Amino acid sequence: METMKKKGRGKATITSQKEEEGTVRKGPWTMEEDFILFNYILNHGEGLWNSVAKASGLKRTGKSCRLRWLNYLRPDVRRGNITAEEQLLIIQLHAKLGNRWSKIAKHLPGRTDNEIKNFWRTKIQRHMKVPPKNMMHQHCSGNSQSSGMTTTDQGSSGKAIDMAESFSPATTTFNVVEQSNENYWNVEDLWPVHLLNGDHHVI
DNA sequence: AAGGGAGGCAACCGCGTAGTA
DNA sequence: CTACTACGCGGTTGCCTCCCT
Repeated sequence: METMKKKGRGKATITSQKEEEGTVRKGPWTMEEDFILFNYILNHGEGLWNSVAKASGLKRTGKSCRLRWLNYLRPDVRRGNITAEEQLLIIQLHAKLGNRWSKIAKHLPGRTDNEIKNFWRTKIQRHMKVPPKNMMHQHCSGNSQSSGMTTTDQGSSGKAIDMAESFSPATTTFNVVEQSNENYWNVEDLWPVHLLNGDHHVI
């Protein structure tokens, strides 16, 4: 079956032959797999992802199932069309929380950490990487306390911090990105409406 | 019209943490 | 207390699409 695709895909390390032998399947999810996972969770609920993976018959890891559900299949996931308000909120929260994407996501109902993370990297970080020249000067001249922004934890486990974080949203000339939602689809487009509205409650 | 590069995004990987035996 | 398991999170990768030349 064709892979559901709208835009890019993950690592395509599909093992077309080995998956027959019960090995773990990787790479993009197919509609069939989505359907199986979706129905399984409708009937059994979230959680116990390893069990989900096994019991549903999917040759996926529990991790993979969880990720797919959270980022894609969940009925309340909103995709695309990040509003100006949301963008502002993301910037403010990022200034406060740093790269705590899941925490930021909690303030944005329907948004996933993955989506916010991608949004930050692709839209916002890019703007920050090309700061105005005078800003660049400011930045390079050692402004460790740059405008009081704390980026609190600096990446929990000492992982690399993007230079972008040193730029204060307040001073960065950041253009709010306008996005059209025309090119996005919701899970409702994929699944029959009656499935979503039918004999289950929103999970 | 074709080719190449950049952008966008789904999905994997590795690590940290919480829960349980 | 220790070991093990499952889950959650952040970083990274790689494919597809779009856009520019």
